Amino acid sequence: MTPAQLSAQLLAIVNAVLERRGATPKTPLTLADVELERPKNREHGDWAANIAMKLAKPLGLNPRELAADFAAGIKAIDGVASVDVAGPGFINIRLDAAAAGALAKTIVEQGEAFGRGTLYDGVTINLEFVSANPTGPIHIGGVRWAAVGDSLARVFQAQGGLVTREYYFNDHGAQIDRFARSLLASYFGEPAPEDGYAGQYISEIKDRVVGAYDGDLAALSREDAQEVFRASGVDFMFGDIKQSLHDFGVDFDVYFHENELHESGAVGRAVTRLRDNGHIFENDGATWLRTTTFGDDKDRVVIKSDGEAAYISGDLAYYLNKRERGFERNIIMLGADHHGYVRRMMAMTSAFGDVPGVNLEIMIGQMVNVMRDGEPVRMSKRAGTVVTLEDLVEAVGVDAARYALVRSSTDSQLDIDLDLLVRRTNDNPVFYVQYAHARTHSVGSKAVASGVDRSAFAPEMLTHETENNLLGVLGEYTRVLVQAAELREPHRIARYLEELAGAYHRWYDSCRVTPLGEDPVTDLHRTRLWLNDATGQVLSNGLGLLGVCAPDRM
RNA sequence: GCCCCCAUAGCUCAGGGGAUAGAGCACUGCCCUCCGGAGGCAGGGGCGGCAGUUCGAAUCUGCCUGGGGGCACCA
Repeated sequence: MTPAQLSAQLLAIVNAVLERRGATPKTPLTLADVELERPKNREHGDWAANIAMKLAKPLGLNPRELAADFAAGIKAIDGVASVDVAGPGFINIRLDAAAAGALAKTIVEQGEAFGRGTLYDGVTINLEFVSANPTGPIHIGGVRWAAVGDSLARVFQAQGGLVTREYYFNDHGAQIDRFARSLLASYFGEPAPEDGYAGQYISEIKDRVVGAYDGDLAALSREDAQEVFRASGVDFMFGDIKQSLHDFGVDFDVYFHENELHESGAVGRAVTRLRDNGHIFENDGATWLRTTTFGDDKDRVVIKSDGEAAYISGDLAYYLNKRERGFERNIIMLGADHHGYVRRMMAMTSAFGDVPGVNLEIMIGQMVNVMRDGEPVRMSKRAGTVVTLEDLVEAVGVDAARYALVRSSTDSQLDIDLDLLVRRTNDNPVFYVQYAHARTHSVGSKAVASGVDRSAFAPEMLTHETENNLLGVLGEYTRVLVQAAELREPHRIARYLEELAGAYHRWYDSCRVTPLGEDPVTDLHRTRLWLNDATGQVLSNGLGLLGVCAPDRM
């Protein structure tokens, strides 16, 4: 029995008891209200319900009495071994081994599909992340969003979401000009411009541009040469970025060019739409969007008094474009240095008549500090001291890098010590989880070689303490995925997998799948093989959502 | 001045109101007669401060302190 099935039955019992008592909650109870939790202290049972305590106060009832009423109903559920009321009104439920163990077979039978849900069934989701300017190699700060964003996309897909991974390619701004001038300066052997970029990569890109140009660069005017460096340099840089992201396991469905918005007249259409909605006004020769109507600190200039489009106009047009492409939910992942955008973007959403937080959602993630021997590494594109995605992957490998970046909340700043990761790879818990998976595979093959197979399944025999615990952890997987999706927090999956790996290792330590010596193969061994394989399946499914390999051997 | 994020073990971080606050790494001591010791067991050590809400607060609210980031007709 899965916790979800138990919850559903609990809900029916609670409703029946309340009706009998003539007590009606203000709003009908849902499955979420009767969600079970796994007690930290396993002596409290397999699952605990706090619904009696939640309901007692608003209904003016005694929590323990209420709990006792619920408990009587729960006792009658098939597969429940015992029910106790404890403390202020906890209902502690213990399943019998057969009901708990049945989960192992469910998991094996569902295989890769186990854990999937329907939270976002058929919902079109546009997930925009990374979107680094092609003025240099992608640095480690952007890599955090690559790892988290890609994982989140997988998590949404596992909930039925129709996800598009999108990269907003800013090829319109002044930064691109600075990039071009930096290349040009390198070509002429001049120092990098004051506001430009330096570093080895500039010289390398310059060489590639020169090599690819089938004409005489030297014969061009400085302006024309700069244009060659701009167009060709951006192409090379962008190609490099795509490649390194691909090598990192992240592939985007759409690379959207900002230029397209300006050249297609999309900006004008967006402004017209907003004007029709009554949110545009003119002042000091500029065109403004009245974002203060929707809670922004100040109104925003959309078209500058010189007639040029302000930066936000691209965002307006881009948002409208996404909506016109049919995306119901648009999520943008940005770094903490962009949090100031959130209010104006939400105001803009409202101005279009959409719902902020639903049609547009902006996730702000905190910065990654790269440390070296305990000291922060100062990164500057200008100085060329950037720690890149390639550097990170080269140092620790894709799996360790992705795992390290995805295992903590994006609300927290993250310190990554490169030397630590290189020196002691065990520092990264990814190996703990991967090792557990490799072990399930090894144990499984060894068992099969010894004549153990899955021809019998006797879950009532899974009575060992560590088996009960392992089954309990396996039972949480589905809910963890829903939480990760709802909260946009894939790190929960990583933490869960670490817990599962621990539960597995402890089980392995005390329960054999393969008979000892000349002992005969029994149904207990066969049943344990199901449990072993179920664990391997969940570890594999979970790692897959993080974009990390689940190796059969290490 | 205003806005966002953070403060939990020696270090890096989990803990979306619940019972005795966890993991990895580091440290100490145990466990190899057979399924992978990249493992298991045991131990030390922690919620920045003050109020409030609640039967119950690491979690919610306010204030304070400390750290990071941001507040353009720049992009």
